[in-house]
Amino acid sequence: MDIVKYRNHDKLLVAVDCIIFGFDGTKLKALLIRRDFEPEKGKWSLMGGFVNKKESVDESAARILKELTGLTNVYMEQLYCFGDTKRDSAGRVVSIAYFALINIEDYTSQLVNTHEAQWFPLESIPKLIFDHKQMINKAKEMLRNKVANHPIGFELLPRKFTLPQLLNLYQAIYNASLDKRNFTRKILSLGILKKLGEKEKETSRKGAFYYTFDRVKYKKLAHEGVNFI
Amino acid sequence: MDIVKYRNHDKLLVAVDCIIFGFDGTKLKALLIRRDFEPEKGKWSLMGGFVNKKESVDESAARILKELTGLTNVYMEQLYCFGDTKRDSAGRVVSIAYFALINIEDYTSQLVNTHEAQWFPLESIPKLIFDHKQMINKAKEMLRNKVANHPIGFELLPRKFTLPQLLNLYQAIYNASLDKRNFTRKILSLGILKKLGEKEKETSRKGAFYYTFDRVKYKKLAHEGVNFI
DNA sequence: CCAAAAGTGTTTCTATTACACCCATGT
DNA sequence: ACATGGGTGTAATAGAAACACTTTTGG
Repeated sequence: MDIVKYRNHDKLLVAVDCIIFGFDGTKLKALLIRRDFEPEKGKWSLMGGFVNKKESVDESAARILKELTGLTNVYMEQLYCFGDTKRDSAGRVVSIAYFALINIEDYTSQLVNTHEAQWFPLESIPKLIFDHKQMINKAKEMLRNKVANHPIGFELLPRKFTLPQLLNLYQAIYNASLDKRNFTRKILSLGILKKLGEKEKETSRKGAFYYTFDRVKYKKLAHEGVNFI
Repeated sequence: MDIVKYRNHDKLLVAVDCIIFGFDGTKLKALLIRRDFEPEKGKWSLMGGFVNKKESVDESAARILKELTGLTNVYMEQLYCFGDTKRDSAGRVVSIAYFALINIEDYTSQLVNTHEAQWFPLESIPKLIFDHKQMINKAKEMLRNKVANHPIGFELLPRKFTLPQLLNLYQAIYNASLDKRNFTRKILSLGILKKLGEKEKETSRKGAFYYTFDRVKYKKLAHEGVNFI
């Protein structure tokens, strides 16, 4: 199919690796699997796979994410292309890393059953194969940058969430403590949150009001960007 | 060489395309070439080439930049991986785009002679092959984001430059006019500029002082990032 | 002496930070 | 009644933005 001129050039294996972030209410976590094929079989690894000739790289990333989580319509973004010659010990593989933000609660059970998947807090990631640790570091950095200007943090929370949960999330992402009053004022001033009548009563006696977000305004801000923190 | 397990997977052509930015004192420009092979031979295009099996993607980008410009040690950064199945009309090619910032003055002549290269102002980019226009747009966006927090704008200027030139550069990048006084105050407050005794006398009767930058402080800021504009 | 671009401070406004007490409720 | 986490406002500070006149010098 490729025309004559291109025939002289090398073809390479192209992989996709996914950094899947989740938030458990306190800690920011990444989903890892035990690799089920050689080399490095049994070692902790990001979920990954190869790009097929007939699918785009984005499609490939979506397919791989679905294989592990069963999820579609997930927030996902391309991170970086890792292209060192020796990055994969078994041969030349160029890997395009993606990161995904998912709501950890709804999917924990099914995730753990497939691929021996497990959530790890970002501070205690085990030894990973190849350059996967580096990929996670880069993803963390990009998440921080992105979250500062785009309200994508919500992707990590359940549909309804409390302000303390949201605060915890941002603190986990920045690994720093934020002023409760300043934070809530700023978030509420964006006008993308709707307060619900209901309260979350598990973590405190008083209970914290649930909020949800206004999809329309949210989409607008997500695209345009705002000064978030 | 690749082990058994990887054999089943498709291998793809992997290309690199370079968005090369330059600044002529007034306008921000991109360097384009007339493509010298089929398909789309003779059409305007970014400088590109294929990644060889034995070189990393970064090395490949550096090699391709050198082929066109003769330059090494150029500021270069990976932009994005473009992976649609139909992006190249002649076959499946995944392309990793890079952008480079070069000092337009020193290299204009040699550039124009090779590959029929030509500088185009960003507002008047001709029709380009494949998704190259999209690549340029993304590079412009990334340049804006990066420049807001990292003093990489200097990469586009000659070793010594005037404050009005620097102002013009930022105005060109942002496509907006900036306040001269606020701008110079802020830039000088970073403490990375050294004022030279000499003046540039071509563009005004009064003449504008040349500045150069303190490499040490510059490097530090370039890495850490600052709030630049 | 005039035209053209360089250089230079102050004030206003806006955004960010710092900070501490009362509230609601389950036990 | 008390322990626990939730909710709320104000004052001080710092950073950003707006703004116009004087300087230099080649022609």
